[in-house]
Amino acid sequence: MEGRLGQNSVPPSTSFDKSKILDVKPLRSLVPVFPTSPQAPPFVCAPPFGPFPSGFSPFYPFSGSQTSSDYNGPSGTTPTGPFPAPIRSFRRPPPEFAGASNDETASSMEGLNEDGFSEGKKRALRGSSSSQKKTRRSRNTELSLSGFKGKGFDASALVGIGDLQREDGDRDIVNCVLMTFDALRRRLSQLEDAKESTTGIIKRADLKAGNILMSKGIRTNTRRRIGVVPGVEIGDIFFFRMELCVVGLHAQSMGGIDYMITRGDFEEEPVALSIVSSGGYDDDTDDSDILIYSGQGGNFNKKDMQVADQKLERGNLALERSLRRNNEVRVIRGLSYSPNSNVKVYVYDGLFRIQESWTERGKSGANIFKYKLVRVPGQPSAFALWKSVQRWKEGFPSRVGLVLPDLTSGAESIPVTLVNDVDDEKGPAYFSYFPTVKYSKSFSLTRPSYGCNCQNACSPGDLNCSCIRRNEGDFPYTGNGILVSRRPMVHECGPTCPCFPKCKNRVSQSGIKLHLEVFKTKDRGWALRSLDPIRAGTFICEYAGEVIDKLRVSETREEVQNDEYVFDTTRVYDSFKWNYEAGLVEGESSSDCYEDYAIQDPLIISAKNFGNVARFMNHSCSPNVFWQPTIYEQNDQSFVHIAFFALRHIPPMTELTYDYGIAQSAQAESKNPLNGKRKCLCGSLKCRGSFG
DNA sequence: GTAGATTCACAGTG
DNA sequence: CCACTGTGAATCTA
Repeated sequence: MEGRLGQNSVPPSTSFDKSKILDVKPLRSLVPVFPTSPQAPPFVCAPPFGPFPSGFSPFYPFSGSQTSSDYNGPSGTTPTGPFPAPIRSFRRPPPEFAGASNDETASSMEGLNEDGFSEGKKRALRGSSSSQKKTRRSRNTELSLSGFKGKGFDASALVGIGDLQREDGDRDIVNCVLMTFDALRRRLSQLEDAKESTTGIIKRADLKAGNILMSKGIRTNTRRRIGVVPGVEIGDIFFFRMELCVVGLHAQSMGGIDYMITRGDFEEEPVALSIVSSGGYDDDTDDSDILIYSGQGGNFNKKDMQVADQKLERGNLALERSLRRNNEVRVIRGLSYSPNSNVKVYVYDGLFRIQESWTERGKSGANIFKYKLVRVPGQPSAFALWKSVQRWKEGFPSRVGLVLPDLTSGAESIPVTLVNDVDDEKGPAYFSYFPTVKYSKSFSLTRPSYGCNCQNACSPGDLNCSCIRRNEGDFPYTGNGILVSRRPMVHECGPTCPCFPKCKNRVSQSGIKLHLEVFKTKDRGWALRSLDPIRAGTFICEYAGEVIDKLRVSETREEVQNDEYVFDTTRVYDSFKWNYEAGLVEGESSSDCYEDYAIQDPLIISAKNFGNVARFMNHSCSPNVFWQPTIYEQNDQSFVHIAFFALRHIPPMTELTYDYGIAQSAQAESKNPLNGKRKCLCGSLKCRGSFG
């Protein structure tokens, strides 16, 4: 805990003058906060999605009542009044796209909880047989809907997707489809990891998962459209091309240009809908509102690296036509980010228009089409935010509001920045940074320890490994350290296991890997966010603090109740679905897909005096993080830790939140409903109003 | 040890 | 049913 700030003029957190620091209690709730920076003025919210002038409606080539004249200029999306807004605060447009079906769309959403998963699946709208068109079955795509086979059951009913939602999505449906995709992908990846390397069957769990969802109708926004895709917001991130397909943002699984044939005045012609800029070319410009995009084609015969002139056909022709028509084109930027530069993330960057096109002679001498795209005014720029964050991570000197470069004073292997660009407060109330959980000596919540016998690293599928056996035979993490499923307990290897410290079954004990940041909010005290994009299932941090002996809980009840920095497994938590749908995996029934997380031993941790970044995570009724008990042996005993994992993909700079649950005492004392509770400011549509 | 190159098995749409 | 579009992960190479 010694300050390592040395030459820095900023004092280490341990030497804060308490008297100068207000005792700020985090109000603990969430509204995403968008940073202001000198480089980028506050975003102007001119929502790509309205409010639309009355009479405005999106252009559909196949609907007779619309004409392309609606798109004759930026006026259709002119902001009605600029105001600073968090980048992710955009709300979907009123579902006027679906015509007069608003009511039905809304009512069918009631069964969805904040994760977009249906709790009452039975009442899901029954799909017609449209999705039952004969699906190609590659030899590897053989799968059975166990339990549903032959009953005429629409698989998409598993996740509550009706016909309407399949054609036109919204935020909840998009989330639901993405969560289903990733849960299935993780499971397939886990199954693949567990196989002998020579008999591998699923080399590409992402493609397989996408294929299953597409063929089962678990997808949305199948209606091809120009412009906004309902439910997808600027700044949303994706980690697989198939994710773009299943939410209808970009229908090509590989191709960079998505287009559709539309009926022009006299003849059919292609119109570009969306492009994925994968960064392979020197598309980069300093101005994040401009993108230079290269056409497709011209590389045949990859082996010899032979190239040919690109032709004005397919995607290139569509872009050319879209230049003339001046229609909006969705732009998805494929970016690779340090330090994991082999992982690519796709960022939805909003609507652009093609301003000009030309041909260029490429390095190899062949002609390449080039298109200049310009951002439709009034939209936030996800890419500009991305570039700012990159500069901050490189230690860009003049970041506004930077209070401390490392709040942990070196206690974590990666610095945690402390930022306040809201007011003058110099930091949160005093506490000692401690990276893990502290059990008191005489603590009873322990078990005798026993590790595995694996040399080197424990390998998935090895049932000789006792650590894996304790996880019901499943290796809890995928090869790149992503949690596969929630479960009552994750058993990790511990210090006495002979396997390497790099063993993949040590994810939650290896400390923080993300560049996290504690920041001041306008109305909810201090909060936590990440500068790095986060994949669903990524370990974020554990809840560090002092464990309160359960035998002493009653005598310290008062104390615990007034402690705002407390984590308590005995609270009442809303259940939610995160694991894969067993019905989508060959040979698995719903009992294989347990989602039980009742914890055996109650655990209460106070981070009031000792804690880590987790103590700054606020509550939300629509959280993006969840907790998962993990256990590993330590000094001949094993202790339960609370590990936090990303519930879904989380874009950079988005506040991290989890569900605090409701204290049982607060529930019982119903005389005063706000007793022990605090007003919730999470701003979610599904906000319960209070928490704690 | 790390960054770049190579290899391999693939899915959706026109 | 073919043509067309690269992708993501693992492995090899410099």
